[in-house]
Amino acid sequence: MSTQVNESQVPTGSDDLDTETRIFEAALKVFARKGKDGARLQEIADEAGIHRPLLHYYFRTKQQLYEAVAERLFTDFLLSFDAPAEGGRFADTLKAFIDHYIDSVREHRHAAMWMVTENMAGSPILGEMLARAFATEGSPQRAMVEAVELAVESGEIRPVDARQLMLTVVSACVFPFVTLPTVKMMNPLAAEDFDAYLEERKAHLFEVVCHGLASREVSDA
Amino acid sequence: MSTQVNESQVPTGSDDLDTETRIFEAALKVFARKGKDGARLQEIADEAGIHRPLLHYYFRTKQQLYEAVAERLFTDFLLSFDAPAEGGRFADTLKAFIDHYIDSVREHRHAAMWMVTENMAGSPILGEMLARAFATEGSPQRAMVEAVELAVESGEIRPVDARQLMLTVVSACVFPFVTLPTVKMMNPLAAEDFDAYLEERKAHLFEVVCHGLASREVSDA
DNA sequence: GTCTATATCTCGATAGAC
DNA sequence: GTCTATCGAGATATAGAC
Repeated sequence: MSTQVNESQVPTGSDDLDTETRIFEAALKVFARKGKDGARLQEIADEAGIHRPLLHYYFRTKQQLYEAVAERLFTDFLLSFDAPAEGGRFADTLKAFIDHYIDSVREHRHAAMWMVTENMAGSPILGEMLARAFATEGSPQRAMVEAVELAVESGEIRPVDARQLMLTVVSACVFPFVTLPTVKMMNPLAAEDFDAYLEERKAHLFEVVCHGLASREVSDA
Repeated sequence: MSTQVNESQVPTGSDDLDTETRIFEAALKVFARKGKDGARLQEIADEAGIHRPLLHYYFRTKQQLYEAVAERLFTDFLLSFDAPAEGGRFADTLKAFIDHYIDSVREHRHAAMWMVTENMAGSPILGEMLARAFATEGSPQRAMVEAVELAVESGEIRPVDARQLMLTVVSACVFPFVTLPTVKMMNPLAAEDFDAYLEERKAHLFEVVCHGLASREVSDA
């Protein structure tokens, strides 16, 4: 039973953690990669390095394990949008968002994979979670959408649909993680040093998007 | 048995087609959404409107059905990159690529979903297909990557990493399809008229990327 | 070619020894 | 808390009537 404890939230290799946490972390990965139906308890057990019946000792059923995992993954997804507030130029806000978002997805890549998996599977649980989050806090992108609209109104950037822009930026940040093997095959740097590749990507994305938004030639960060 | 026939390639509702084709089209959707492990033959049979044993009559095993489907999906994925050649300005080439790519993914959305699903699942079959395609024809993005590099060398656009740019554009084109429910929840237009939303998206993406690339203020298309 | 019935196997879940 | 053994459900696959 018990709904995960979550003390030392350092993302260790998930070794030398207590059994429940190791199961939870393993389930995170497998459910994100394969979806609820595609995931096999055996694969989760192997990933956690334990025997299958222990899953039931700690979480009773696959359903309950999944729900615990889904809750955490959805929370991580929402948190990714909470970029540090920037009061300055829009370019600074944008740079901060891109940097923070890519770092956040790197840290919680399974949350991003899970979102995509569940969207493609047409999962009802995701629909409910989204509806609930919208009802209580509004769109997760709210803050950035408003920042974009303000910058448009003030003439700081060219007229642009804020939601389209957000989808473009989020897409460009998340996609490398959900197509990792292909990206590594197409880009040598991604294969050999993925962290370096991500830093390059941050810079590239900011350059392309920012200069695409600037009213005239701008000085960049 | 038999490896699909593929005569009238008009994407009808897949009704009034011969049984084998209906099974194949149904398998396309389900395997793309759920992956090989997550897919249930019953779901494929329901989607095709036939009884389950017929799947085995035409394709013997789940494995063989999957392989036939995967081959077609991978081909569709490769074809998406074959944009009509444009000899003119780079902006025209880019606009043609974006328009063609979004249309192509709309037409073959299951190929895009399948690519993402298999990447996340770490599928070996995808790895082999990619390696084979690379060995024989080089990167599918080759043509566009070269076009970008040429435009950079000639000074027509600002210096930019061609592969990073391609990933950014492809991400922005594909992502709406693999996160459809969420996108529809976040953007009213996407929910009410997705085709109109895609047209808006084509224009938006071209605007952002093109002006981000232009050496100086450019006249747009 | 398509259906019904059934065999086989995989997966999720439980019982009980340690 | 962890392991071995096993049951029952659900999924794949086959046999045989029509």
